[in-house]
Amino acid sequence: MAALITRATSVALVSEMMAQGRKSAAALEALLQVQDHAGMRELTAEILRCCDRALGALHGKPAGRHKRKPARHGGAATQTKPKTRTRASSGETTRVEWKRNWDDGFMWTKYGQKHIRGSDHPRHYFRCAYALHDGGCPASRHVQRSPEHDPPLYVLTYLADHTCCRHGVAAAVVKNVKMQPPLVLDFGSAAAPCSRSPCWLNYGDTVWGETSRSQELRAEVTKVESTPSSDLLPAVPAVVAQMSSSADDARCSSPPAAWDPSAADWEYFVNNSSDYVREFFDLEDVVL
DNA sequence: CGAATTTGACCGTC
DNA sequence: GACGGTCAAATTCG
Repeated sequence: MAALITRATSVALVSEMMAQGRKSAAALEALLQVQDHAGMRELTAEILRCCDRALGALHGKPAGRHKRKPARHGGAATQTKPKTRTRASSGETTRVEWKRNWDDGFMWTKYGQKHIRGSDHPRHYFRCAYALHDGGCPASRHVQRSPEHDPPLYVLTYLADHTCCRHGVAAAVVKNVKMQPPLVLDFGSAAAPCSRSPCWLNYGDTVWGETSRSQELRAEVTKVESTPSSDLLPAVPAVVAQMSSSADDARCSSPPAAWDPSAADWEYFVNNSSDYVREFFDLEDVVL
């Protein structure tokens, strides 16, 4: 009974969120006519939020954090002195910026932040939001700001493949996300040719296309580090390659065979975004 | 009030 | 002991 109610609630939420997403997509289409990039990004972020929540609901994941585990050290937590914290909300990076800059189509939970010796900026640690769901997705990523770039350049290091995408809806949605270059990042598949050693793929300042150069979208992927490839998302390397403009940026000793430096960029996405939006909201593959 | 994030403490490795 | 990675209590926000 409870399960039925939960499911009904999830379906209702998905319906609501996707309806909102449709409205936003329609507005986005209108904005594309006048090339208003700032408005486009806002709407894109809203679409992503809606779809993230829809995905969460479909997974039966209560849009929230995981349960806290008991203290690891036999009640050590109660022995440590009380901590007083101030929220770093007035800093250079707000929550909205994080989401906007580093959204890659997956849902991440931040679990830590650490100041790295020799670096002016802290490293941020994220793991897949489904890490504690469905057996536990092992995917995680580190984000660190590079000190020398203006606009700021962020290094995203991916560790392990997503396993949460092997199931039903998530896989269907990811399939669609692959059609949206600004949202796509790859890890496992792109690194496959590098075998067991860490593999680097450096996309320079072009991975997000023209937007990065206009300083309006400040996060850029410069490194992809991964465990050996799985059979997940076999087509992604080609999509990643499409976003790159220079073969010299590829540091991997054996780049993917599908590498195509002359292929599409942000302008391509703009020209084809209407199709992307329509495909993104094609729910034929989504079984409710 | 629950969700999301921060951040000091803890742990493993070198 | 230094360092990076992770945990989880504390804190803030919607």
